[in-house]
Amino acid sequence: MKTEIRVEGSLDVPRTLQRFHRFGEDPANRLSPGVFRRAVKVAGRWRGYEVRWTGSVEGARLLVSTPGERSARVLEAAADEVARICGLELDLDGFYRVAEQDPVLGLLVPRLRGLRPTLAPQPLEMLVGSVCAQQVNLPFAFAVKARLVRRYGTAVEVGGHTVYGFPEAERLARTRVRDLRRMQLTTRKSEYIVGLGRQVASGALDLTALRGRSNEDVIEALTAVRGFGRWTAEWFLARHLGRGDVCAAGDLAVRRAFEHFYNRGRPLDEAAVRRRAAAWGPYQNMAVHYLLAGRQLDAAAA
DNA sequence: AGCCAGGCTCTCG
DNA sequence: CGAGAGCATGGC
Repeated sequence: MKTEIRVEGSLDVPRTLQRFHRFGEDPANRLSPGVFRRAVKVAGRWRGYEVRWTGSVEGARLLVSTPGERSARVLEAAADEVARICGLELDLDGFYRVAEQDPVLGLLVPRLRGLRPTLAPQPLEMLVGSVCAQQVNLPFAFAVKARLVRRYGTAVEVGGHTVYGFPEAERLARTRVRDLRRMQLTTRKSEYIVGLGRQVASGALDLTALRGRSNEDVIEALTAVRGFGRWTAEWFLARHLGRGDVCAAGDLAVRRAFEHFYNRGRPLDEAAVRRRAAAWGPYQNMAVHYLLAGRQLDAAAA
């Protein structure tokens, strides 16, 4: 089955999806030229889907298909994920109006028009990915996560390619620290992931229910879990829940971006970053996304 | 070789 | 409390 999503506002699909292979392969999110493939679990079974796109940045259309699948529910679930992955619900135009008032963003927006923050559609995937990325360089974090996905995820064939359903809480809860260590996770991180898996699997932590809670509640709930601090919670708010009024000010790359663009490369502490970001109100998330992407543009040009 | 990577916990003072 | 060590590995 297939369906089409008509996009309101700008969307540069390749640029938006670039996150999925910038730092290495992600077997749960396969991006090849012109096609994005992923798996979604519906009614207890993983099914693969494909996304293609046509049109321009200002008139993009997304074509979602579930080859060999007859269930409308599956297609609907896939389309729902795609909307999140492409950040379709975010108010890009509102952000652009605010960005015009900012000397840095005002220059970045024309160069990046149509870029949207890709929201991670599944909360567990987001959190486990965050643990992998704690304190290490991102290419290494991607490699570790990819090993985890291949080892504990569910392989699904779609369009002649294999994608993996991300490892589920029950599976992670059953793993042993020494097995996760083989994925080159530290002992600590292995404990964090097993612990998270157990809490989610047992129902002690309901990640889906966090959608309806305030930012503060979400931060409180996540930081109560061993291994999950403010940095993780804020990225969860920004990149899973799509909250606009959030900035992971403690993030090294975020701080570097602020130092580069707003402080002539001189040091800024977390509080200073947080204050500056707060001025953008509901558009902090997108502003930060553009600043990070802006740094990549400059790095690529250098 | 040594230091840094998109942190977090634990232990001290 | 706030600061500081420890974590494990890859890349430069």
